[in-house]
Amino acid sequence: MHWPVQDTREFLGPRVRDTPAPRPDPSFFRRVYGLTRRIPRGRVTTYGALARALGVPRGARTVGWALGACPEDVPWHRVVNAQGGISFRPSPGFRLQRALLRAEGVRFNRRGRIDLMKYGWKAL
DNA sequence: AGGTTGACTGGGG
DNA sequence: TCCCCAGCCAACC
Repeated sequence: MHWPVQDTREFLGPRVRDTPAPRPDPSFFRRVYGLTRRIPRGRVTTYGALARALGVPRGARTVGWALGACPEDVPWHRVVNAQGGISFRPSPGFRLQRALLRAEGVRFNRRGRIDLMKYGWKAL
């Protein structure tokens, strides 16, 4: 589990006060990548769930934006919308995501939705 | 410093 | 169930 550490002083003690910027919190984007990398093969999670797990309950859109610029090793395809669907409009990206998920054994129903009760992954 | 921009969401009609 | 709309949030100009 990742926590947004608002005040590192709580852990580092008072002398931190005059220390420049003790280990600046990872940017929100990086935290999104870190958590996304932990989604197991064949499972998915949602933009909103990631945002909540990162302590930003309404940050779903930001998560989507972050994934749009993610590094190679981030399994971005394992993140879908709250309805269990792919958020891309019909496009190469849409088909790529669907193909990658299918390759991992994730099934889509008639309406192109994934059963989140079955494939959904909850951040530890 | 402040407006813009999304791979979002939940609620209402 | 489908569509529309108004919040929302952080990185980028």
